[in-house]
Amino acid sequence: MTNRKKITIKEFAEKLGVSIATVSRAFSDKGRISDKTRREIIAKAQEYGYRANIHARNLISRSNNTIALFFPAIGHEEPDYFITEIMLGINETLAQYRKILQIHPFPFDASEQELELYRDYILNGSFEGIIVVAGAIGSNRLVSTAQSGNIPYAVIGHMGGVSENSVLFDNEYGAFLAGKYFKDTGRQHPAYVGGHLDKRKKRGFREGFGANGNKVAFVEGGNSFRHGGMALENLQKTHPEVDCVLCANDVLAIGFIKAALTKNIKVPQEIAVIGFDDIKPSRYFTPALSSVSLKLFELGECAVKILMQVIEEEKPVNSETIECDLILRQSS
Amino acid sequence: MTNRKKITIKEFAEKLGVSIATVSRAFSDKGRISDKTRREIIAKAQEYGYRANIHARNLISRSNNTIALFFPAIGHEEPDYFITEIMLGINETLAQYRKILQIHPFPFDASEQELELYRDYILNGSFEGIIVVAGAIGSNRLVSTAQSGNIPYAVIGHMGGVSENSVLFDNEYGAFLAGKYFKDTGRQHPAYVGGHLDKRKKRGFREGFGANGNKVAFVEGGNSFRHGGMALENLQKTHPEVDCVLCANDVLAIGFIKAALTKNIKVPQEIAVIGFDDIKPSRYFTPALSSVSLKLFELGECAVKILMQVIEEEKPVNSETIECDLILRQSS
DNA sequence: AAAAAATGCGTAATTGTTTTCGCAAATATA
DNA sequence: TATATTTGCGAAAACAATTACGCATTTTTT
Repeated sequence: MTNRKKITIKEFAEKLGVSIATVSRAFSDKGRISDKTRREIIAKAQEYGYRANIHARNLISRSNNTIALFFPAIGHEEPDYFITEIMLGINETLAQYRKILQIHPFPFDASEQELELYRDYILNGSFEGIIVVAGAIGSNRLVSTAQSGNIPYAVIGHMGGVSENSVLFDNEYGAFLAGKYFKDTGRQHPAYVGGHLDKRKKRGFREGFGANGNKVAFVEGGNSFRHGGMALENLQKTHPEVDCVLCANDVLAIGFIKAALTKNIKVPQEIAVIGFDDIKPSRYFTPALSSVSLKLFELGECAVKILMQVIEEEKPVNSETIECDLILRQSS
Repeated sequence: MTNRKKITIKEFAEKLGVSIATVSRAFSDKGRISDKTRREIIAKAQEYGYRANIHARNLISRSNNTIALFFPAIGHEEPDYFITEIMLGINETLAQYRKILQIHPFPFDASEQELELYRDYILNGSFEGIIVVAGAIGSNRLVSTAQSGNIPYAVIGHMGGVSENSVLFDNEYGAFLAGKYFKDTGRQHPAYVGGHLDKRKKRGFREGFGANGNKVAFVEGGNSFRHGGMALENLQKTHPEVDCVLCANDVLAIGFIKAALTKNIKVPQEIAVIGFDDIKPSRYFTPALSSVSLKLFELGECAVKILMQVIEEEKPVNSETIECDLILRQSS
């Protein structure tokens, strides 16, 4: 309704009969200005609907207070609950710093060309800093870009060649706990369902299993419920003897269990299942999912704190590690 | 590593011995420039690492190609899966338009003061347009702000006083289908679990139930698994006869079912449950959740298309309605 | 009361682009 | 060949703010 074009500082200052510098000072706390004029100007600003143009401000401050979150995503199919929960932590923490969050999912197999767009964003100053979730080649390229442009960044997860500014999680130990638990509860034939890129979980699982660790069967699995179902199918064909499974993430585990139940395979009696990440819905499944808990909210929180420190101190900061717990429920 | 300060168009132009206008033209498709010089400049830009400063560009174009998504959120506790899936649709569709997404969750009970910050963002030009999810008072305030500042907006859901630019969903009919199904399958004692703000679902449910519609018991429920469990507790105390329940969203339904199973109440034999929204995980629960499906991805897609049309045509556009289906699985 | 310091505010420079305008050179038309 | 049109590029004016600097006042100190 108020269709009037936005008023600029110049026009506004003229109306008030003061200089634009004075107007600017009224809204900043840097210059020298009397309390009286400041109050008057702020009051008039309400009346005239004057607001400093954000783009002009950004040009001068060379920042738009925006943090970008880049993460590899499966795309269309279904949301990534792992990221979703991390995002909660990121969002709430960023709000404390009065920063704004932009989200940029990119395909696991993003081409150089697709990444070029992001490269451009990062280098042309679109972000004050970026948070990158490790796990795809694209993740590494984005961090390299940030490094080359001297843009503050933080990394979530283990990334080859990056030892600073990261929030790490002790995957290997978490998986170790799962393996040990299976061994201690008398399971004989372990399997691991997950990606082949990250070897840490598999390695930890194997070690937890002790002497029989070398028997761990491996089945490829992705990041969706559907992959979990496919994994069960595969496992039945190739390793029908398996009686316990660690899945690399919870959705995988849930898809796996659902497929098992559909085939009347009893969980945990015939196959015990442990997931990874402990996303919120896991405990509401039946059977409630046992999972290696990652404290995803804290993880996001930590990533933001690291990034803010990088921005403030203008140099890399030490990585931090979030520990894992094994949360036992009904599926194991 | 490349710690050099970013090169400006002026410095870059001087190095090449051309004017800044020519450099600018090399990257735009508006001015007149020979193919030869354009190629040369682009090549040199690679070499010198020149990239146009985004803030200066935004200042001139009066836009930063950024779309903000505002939605009421439960906050810390757990992610809102409803929004998460809508966001998938929004994100993918925005990418086609080369727009960037910012996300802004706000508390259901956000104060005027909290909203003032958003008001400022919206009016100072931080966004090219906004998408607002209805459902809280804050939603309405934000839309009013956009209207008063002549900022393009789109609304997801029914919002009082707003009849244009909206993506609506036929809640009432979806709930009707659920009520009718319960009636047709011989259920006698219906209950509705949900918020008291949106009357549409309850009304549709009641009508679907026909003659016995006036018997629908009402239990307050929020947007989290926990609320679902609490709802079951309440229902048992106040209406122990209830044999079928429509929940206003899926997490509520899942929490409800989990609590029921824990008390050895058989679902669907003793109580049949239908959820709302049909979020992805619902079908993986045991029993698989029956739900009124909302096509959340499409919904997000549609919101973006409406917003883009508003931006392009510079006037309000007609609202669209996404229909609901009743998806029957095991919980009913 | 004179000198020094602090305060308030305006002028103009700065931020890094895009884009209009104008001029010369190159090309097309008569 | 003379005129008209098109093309390529530079100078300078936006875009809308922030801020360094300077100059009167006012206040504080001696």
